[in-house]
Amino acid sequence: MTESNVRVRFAPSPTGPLHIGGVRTALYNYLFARQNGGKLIFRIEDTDSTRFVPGAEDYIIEAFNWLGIKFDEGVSFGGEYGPYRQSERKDIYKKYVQQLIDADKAYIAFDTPEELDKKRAEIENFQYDASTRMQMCNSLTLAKDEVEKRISEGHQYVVRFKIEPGRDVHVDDIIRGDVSINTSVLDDKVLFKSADQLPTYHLANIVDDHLMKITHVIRGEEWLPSAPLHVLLYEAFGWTDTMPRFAHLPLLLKPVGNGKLSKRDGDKLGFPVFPLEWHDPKSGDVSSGYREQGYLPQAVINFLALLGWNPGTDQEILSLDEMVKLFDLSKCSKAGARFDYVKAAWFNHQYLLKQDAMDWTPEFDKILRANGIQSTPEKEAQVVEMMKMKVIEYVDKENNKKKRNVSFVSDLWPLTKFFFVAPDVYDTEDKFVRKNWKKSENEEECTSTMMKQLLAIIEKVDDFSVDGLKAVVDAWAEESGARPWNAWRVALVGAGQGPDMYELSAFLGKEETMKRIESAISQLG
RNA sequence: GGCGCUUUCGUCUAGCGGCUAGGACACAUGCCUCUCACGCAUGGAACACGGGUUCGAUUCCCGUAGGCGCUGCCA
Repeated sequence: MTESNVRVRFAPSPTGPLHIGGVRTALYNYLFARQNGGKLIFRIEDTDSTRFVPGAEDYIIEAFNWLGIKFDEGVSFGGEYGPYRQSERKDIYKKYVQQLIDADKAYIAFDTPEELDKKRAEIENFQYDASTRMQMCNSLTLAKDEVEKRISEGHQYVVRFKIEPGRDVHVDDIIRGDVSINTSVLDDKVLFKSADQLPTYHLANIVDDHLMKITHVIRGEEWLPSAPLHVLLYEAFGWTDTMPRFAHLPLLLKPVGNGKLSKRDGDKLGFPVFPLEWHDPKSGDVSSGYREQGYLPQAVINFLALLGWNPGTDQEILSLDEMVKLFDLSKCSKAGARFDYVKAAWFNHQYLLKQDAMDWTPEFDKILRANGIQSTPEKEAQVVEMMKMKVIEYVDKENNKKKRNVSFVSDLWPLTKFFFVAPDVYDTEDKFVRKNWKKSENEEECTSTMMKQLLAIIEKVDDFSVDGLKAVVDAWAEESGARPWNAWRVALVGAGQGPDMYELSAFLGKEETMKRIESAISQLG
């Protein structure tokens, strides 16, 4: 790929963990940069000192590291256009704000937040704009020396953008086409805040994108309404010839109900909305993460990529390299996409199928330990290891061609626990148990009668191997017409799942097999 | 309320004037089978509504309705 001048950025605010919607925005930026041989820049927009959350920045970096999204420049990655943290660029913004004031494109306003609140309460739909600014307390209405006096006396002030009304501003959006808005509905946006002496998003964003030579701004749809304002700012600075192109991505919506995806939805429906687990430093709350839930990063990426974009073919499983080749901003959908976490699990299943089940053993070890399965003096490591191999063999029959219904490695435990532990109780509510373990007035028809016979036969088997068992039991079944397998399964597994009964019995051994059958007879009658 | 964006199966979407409106998830059924799962096969399921433009609209335009977003000295 040849070098190009394409430069895009992902610029989160360190106000908490990275939202999954932000991950998708970053992904699209990444795909676009890679495809065009350009650069992806990581900028931290920490201009709201009141919402700063310690640890958020590191979290975001770690999340992208896990996901495999690599940045070329930015906070912690270096580069020639730094600093990439906005709180470290205060002097730069001050200079550019002054430039706007000098050019009469912006003005100083002394109205306090309290005064503005009062105004908004008094007047319905009050807006600080061309229609009201001459009634307010600012450098447009005050004498020049009065303004200087107030500043020298330390009065707090903001800088507002002076928007001239009655003009249609056009934004040529790559995804949405021409979007236009009349400047009369815009207000004189605050560009520089008095409280923390920092610029607002709008100003910092335009100045940084310009200085960092950003060519394409790919961001969420929530920014579309302020895009015309940004165009106006580029004009005010005289930077229209290098203004980046815009692409506003559709938002991620709640799986059910109305509104955009929020942290609450994840809590309620049981799926993560953050890439990594997050421990809130203030509240102490823990939010689950895709990584900790057992998702593979490629699965998360693949799922997210297709939420709002698709290659125009039926292909759904795409590697990052394939996505880079096929990605196309103009093929992004325009409407918001509901977040279908069921399909996210399916993607994980697909990626799990691609893996060698042996790769799961570290994760599986953790699960086993959590369930009390570990090597002890009585149960040697070898034995545990053998059991694990049996599970892998069972789950991964025929080398990746047939895998059990495993969406997450953690699914292995409920799917295979019978290899390790006997059913603690037999669930008579279970459909399979009810169907295959019959009770009757007539003792002949009772399942327990048949199982007692099976028990007697098993006890006499000397060669307790699959073949040895099969020979004896098949012969008995043939002769008596008994069909013991399902009830046998009830006894050993406690449910309608698991491998062939001869295989399972041989694996468990004569003693354990008999113990479980006896236990079933006594419990189920 | 104002402004902007948006609207194809339950969900994600293909479609860029003429198609039996395609795929995937989910769901259902069947095959396989000592069970479950995998796999395979099959099935149900959509162009929000009303006007135009056109020989012809899912596709283009305008309304209406619904959805989403913005409307902070937040980003």
